[in-house]
Amino acid sequence: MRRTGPNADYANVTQKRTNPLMAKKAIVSVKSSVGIRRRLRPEDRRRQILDGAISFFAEHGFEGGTRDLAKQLGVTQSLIFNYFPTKEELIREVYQSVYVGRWRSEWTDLISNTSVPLRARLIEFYINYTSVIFSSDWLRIYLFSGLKGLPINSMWIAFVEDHLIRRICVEVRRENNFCEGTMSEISAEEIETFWLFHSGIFYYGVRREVYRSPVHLGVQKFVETSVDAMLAALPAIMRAKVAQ
Amino acid sequence: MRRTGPNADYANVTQKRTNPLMAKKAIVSVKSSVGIRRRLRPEDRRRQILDGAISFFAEHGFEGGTRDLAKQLGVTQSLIFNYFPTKEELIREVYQSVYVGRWRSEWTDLISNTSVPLRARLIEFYINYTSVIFSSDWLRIYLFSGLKGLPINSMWIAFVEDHLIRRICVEVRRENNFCEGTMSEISAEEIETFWLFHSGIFYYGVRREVYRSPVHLGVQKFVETSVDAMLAALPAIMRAKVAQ
DNA sequence: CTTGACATTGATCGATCGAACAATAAGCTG
DNA sequence: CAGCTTATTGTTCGATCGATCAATGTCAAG
Repeated sequence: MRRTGPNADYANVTQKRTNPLMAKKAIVSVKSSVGIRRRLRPEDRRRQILDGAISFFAEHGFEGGTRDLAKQLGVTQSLIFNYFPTKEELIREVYQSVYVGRWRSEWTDLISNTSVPLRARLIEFYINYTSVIFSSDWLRIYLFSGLKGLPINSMWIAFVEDHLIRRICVEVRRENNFCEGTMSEISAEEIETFWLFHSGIFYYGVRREVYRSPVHLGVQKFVETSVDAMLAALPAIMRAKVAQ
Repeated sequence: MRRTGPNADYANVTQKRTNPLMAKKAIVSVKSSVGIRRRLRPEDRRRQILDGAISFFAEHGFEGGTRDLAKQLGVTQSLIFNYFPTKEELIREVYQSVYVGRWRSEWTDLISNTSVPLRARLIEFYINYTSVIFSSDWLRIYLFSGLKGLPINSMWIAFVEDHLIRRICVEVRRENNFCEGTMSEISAEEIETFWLFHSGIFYYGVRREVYRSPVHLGVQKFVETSVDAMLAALPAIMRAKVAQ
């Protein structure tokens, strides 16, 4: 029964070893084939467990057992509880690491950089943005946490609305020489129309990474087409709102 | 310790009753306050459990315990296994009931009904469509099942693409006197652009029903605005595709 | 090398899970 | 009312969950 994963022998040995010499030998052989196995520096071990937890919970959901997580990590289950007091606390750190840890603050500056044409700005932003969130880990943890009803998701939505949606609406207004109001004066129609596009881009990632459904365009082409569609639709909505 | 839910006393009594007369009385009193409690017709009981399971699993996810489900139903846990051989089978029937059970076959006819202007057709369709899927139950079960990786979700997406997206793309082509190809000849750009809108509408429901985030327009106004945005964007994408 | 600090393990706890089954009692029939 | 069918219950099982802790073994300092 050979295993390819690192330290897999560890997690699978449940019976008491009768021959300590053999056991030692087995451990050493695994150790030599994988590298450092035991007694990592606490900060390294903690990081390793956290990283492993992100991909594990992304795949199995937060109901996944700590024993299976430990098996995937190649350590014992009890070790996890040496670095995280409870499973709940480990999950909380997974959220922190995924949400706030992957947001790039330069994104908002990029959107308002008027020295670049709006279309190019939006394409560049969405190429960067999707390169972060279009991963199975990010999307699945986002969806799982949303279903758990944690406040972190509605906070994320409020954050996206304030730092992206309203900001881009202002830029579109400027581009079309529309009355350049402040962010707070943007109409509900504009915001919801931009949400329409932003959600559409998000869901392309869900179709591809979560549902593993075939998509019909690569990311680059898709983002370009989506930005073109948005830049064609938003002025029409703005004009209709004024005319009414 | 008074309880308001139907038959709640049942599920909470775990200790052996020492006085059968008192127990009888308690049951009777609950019975009279709620109505029929025991010995329903098998088909009725089965339907009751299935309906309860839909809302229960939608709220707690499919990892929710059968004991809690039984408590919500006001019956014992073992009764559930008299009507469904395993929990897995119950979940399978929940999918059936939610997905295929709520699709209206007349929707596809409605889309192709050329006697009504396209804008009005699309608005009417999406008002109907969203009145079904914009419920917490439907959306949450859809998201939960998608995260479980069941083939039913990618099947749903393929179904939507064939019965809605391609069909509407043909109608948009016809409306704009564009070369009226068959459904299979529609370009990748068109399909993904329409997915963009369709996903945006879907996600409005997710924001409202799942994340319970505030939305800025009511459904009617939102659907009208979204259809207008789509009808403004799609021809532009079609023209750009041809010009290139 | 020896030794001490501590990272890691193995065993175990109580609670809870899906599931099985004999005992109970509701409601129809005569 | 008595008798029969069977819907429903109460109890229990083995597996698995998060969590605890004394025992073990590693690695660096002296």
